Amino acid sequence: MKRLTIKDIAKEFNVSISTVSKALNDSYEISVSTKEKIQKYAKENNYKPNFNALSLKNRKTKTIGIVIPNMLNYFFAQVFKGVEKVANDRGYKIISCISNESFDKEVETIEMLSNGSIDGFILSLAEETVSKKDYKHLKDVIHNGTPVVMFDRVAENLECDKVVTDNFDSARSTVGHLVKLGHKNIAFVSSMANLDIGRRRQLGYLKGLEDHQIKVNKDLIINIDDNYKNYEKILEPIFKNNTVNSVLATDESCAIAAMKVAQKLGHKVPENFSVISFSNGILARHSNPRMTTVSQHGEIMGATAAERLINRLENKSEEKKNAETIVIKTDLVERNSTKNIL
Amino acid sequence: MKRLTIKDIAKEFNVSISTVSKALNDSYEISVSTKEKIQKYAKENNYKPNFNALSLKNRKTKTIGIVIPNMLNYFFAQVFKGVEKVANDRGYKIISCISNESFDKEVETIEMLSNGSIDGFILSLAEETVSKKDYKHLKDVIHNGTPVVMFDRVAENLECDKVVTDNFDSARSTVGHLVKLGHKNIAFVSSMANLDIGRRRQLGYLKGLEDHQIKVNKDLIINIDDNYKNYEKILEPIFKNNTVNSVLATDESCAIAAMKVAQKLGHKVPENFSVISFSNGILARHSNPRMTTVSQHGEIMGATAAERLINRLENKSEEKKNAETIVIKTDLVERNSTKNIL
DNA sequence: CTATCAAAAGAAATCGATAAAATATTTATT
DNA sequence: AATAAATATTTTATCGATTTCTTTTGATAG
Repeated sequence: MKRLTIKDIAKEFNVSISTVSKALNDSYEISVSTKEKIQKYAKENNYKPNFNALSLKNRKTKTIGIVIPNMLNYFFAQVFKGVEKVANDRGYKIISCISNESFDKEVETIEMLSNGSIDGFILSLAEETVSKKDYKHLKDVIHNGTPVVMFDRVAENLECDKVVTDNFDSARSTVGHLVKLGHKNIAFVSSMANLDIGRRRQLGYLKGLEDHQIKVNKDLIINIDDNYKNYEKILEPIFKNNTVNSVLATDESCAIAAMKVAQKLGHKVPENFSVISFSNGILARHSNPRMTTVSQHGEIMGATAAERLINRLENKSEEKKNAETIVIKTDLVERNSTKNIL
Repeated sequence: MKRLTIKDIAKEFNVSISTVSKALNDSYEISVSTKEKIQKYAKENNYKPNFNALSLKNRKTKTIGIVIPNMLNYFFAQVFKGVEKVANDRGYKIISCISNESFDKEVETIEMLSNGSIDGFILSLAEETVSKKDYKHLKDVIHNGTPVVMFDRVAENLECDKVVTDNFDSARSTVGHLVKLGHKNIAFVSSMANLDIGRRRQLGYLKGLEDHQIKVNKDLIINIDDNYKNYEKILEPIFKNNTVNSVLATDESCAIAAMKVAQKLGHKVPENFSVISFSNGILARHSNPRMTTVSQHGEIMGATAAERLINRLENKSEEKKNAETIVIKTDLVERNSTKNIL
């Protein structure tokens, strides 16, 4: 019933606990015969060194804390998967928390884990935190010497590693792509106006238009509060009153809403109406028609963040280096919601 | 830089560490004045008792391990959310692992965490584990005295608490619902023939037909291997060669595939073709038309599992009780993929 | 002025491991 | 046989807390 300890083994063979410890760690100080019998016994009885004792002694836990705004979001789930894979491969456990976009929950979580539970953090800011611009909890953690790697929704002024999407360039080149397909009346539909990543995408969109000397139609920049879930109601009148023939959306939900509205208004996707969405999740693969996306490679972002953090923890080369921002390039995944209309 | 310990505080006030410990725990043995100054100092300097030291001493970690087959699956993400919420409310942390439907990964994970890292497990079996029917790793854990709560994909013969969906009854009554809407040619599309939950749903489907004296058409029981991702290719010829006017699907992906195929073959959903899917996730809410579903309440399942586990850990009433199986009832969420055609 | 008792604080054991320092035991060397 | 060197094992301190058992201090009673 009770788990086997080093003490039990010591008693079994009438030796001291340090002999057992050294034997199990294959120390040269212990005779081969002693080592063999102890190791054999340990294996047969499924001995496992106590995690908390080890962590206490070594002052590290081999576990990393990950704080995610929303696990129901496919992109974040992908990131999580990437983190998990790398962490596991390198022998790390993951303690995960969902901030639910709440500042308080984010702070609580970080405080709760700042007691030696974890060796480092991987996190993406809650929406509330972004709008509050209050990063004290993170500053404290970093100042305390706990490595932090932020991803996707990062804070400009924090001194820590970051892994981000090239939001500006992606949006810009995607607009270029739409233009090449023959579109000029490109709407920008965003549910992220309150996030830095959303603003960057919008700037990229504007730059993309500028690249091709397309005049900006302010009515076609549509920022929908994410809390307002029925995007279609908002989009319908706008699409009706403007000549729109393509959409760049910041996420799949509003891309699908845009597509539905366009179809309802009699447009054919992709024959005369194109839609491209950021992220590349499950909705895009199941929509009708299937959606062309700007793939953000969530899994790669997660894996990169985890690599980075663990390298720092194990003080590889990164150890002394200053904080760095790693940009993960996007890819355009062409499916059936876009078409060359020239 | 280094985190404050009880020792540091003791040095600060020239008292012993046990005085500090008692003071922080508000013991009657310590004078009010001493307690006050120590507590004040601890608070100001953000003292937090070391997690590993506490866990070692108390022989419990206040963390639970959750093993999930696939985090990209919306249902599991919902369960996770439910577990996380309850765990957090009750002061527990969560170490999470994705088994990726792999038996080996599941075993490894459980072994890795069976060293005092966690107080108990919440888990849903990997597909591979189900087909192997090899539960030794779980038996060992349970025998070792670590409480386990299984959910959704459970193992019949393991002596532990379980939280499941009423798969049989749900499928049966859903068939009844379709019949009431005027459908007789109901296809059953499953991607879970290899899972117990899938088989139960199929049995429920058959029972539902029997309830209404509908003869079973074996061609309409369509089991698609989950690894085969292009469901549409399989469904199209079957739908073409049979008179089908409704579908009960075991998950959203194949429900959407069925809907697309039906639409392609000229049926109108829901005017003359209805589709109902198990689970109630993001795909159902974004399909066109939006899908009627048998909602499984993933979050509630997760919350229930967590409550159960924590109650056992803290030996509330459940402590001595034998293992129990809790059934979470489903609800029919009517959207726009079903219609009364009578 | 000492005996008794309560209050306050400290010493030491413990949780389960590691590791440095200290012994004990063999083996080799002259 | 004496001594040095190599090998094997034990003792003890440590990680950071809690807790039981002691000790110290001071007050009050006799």
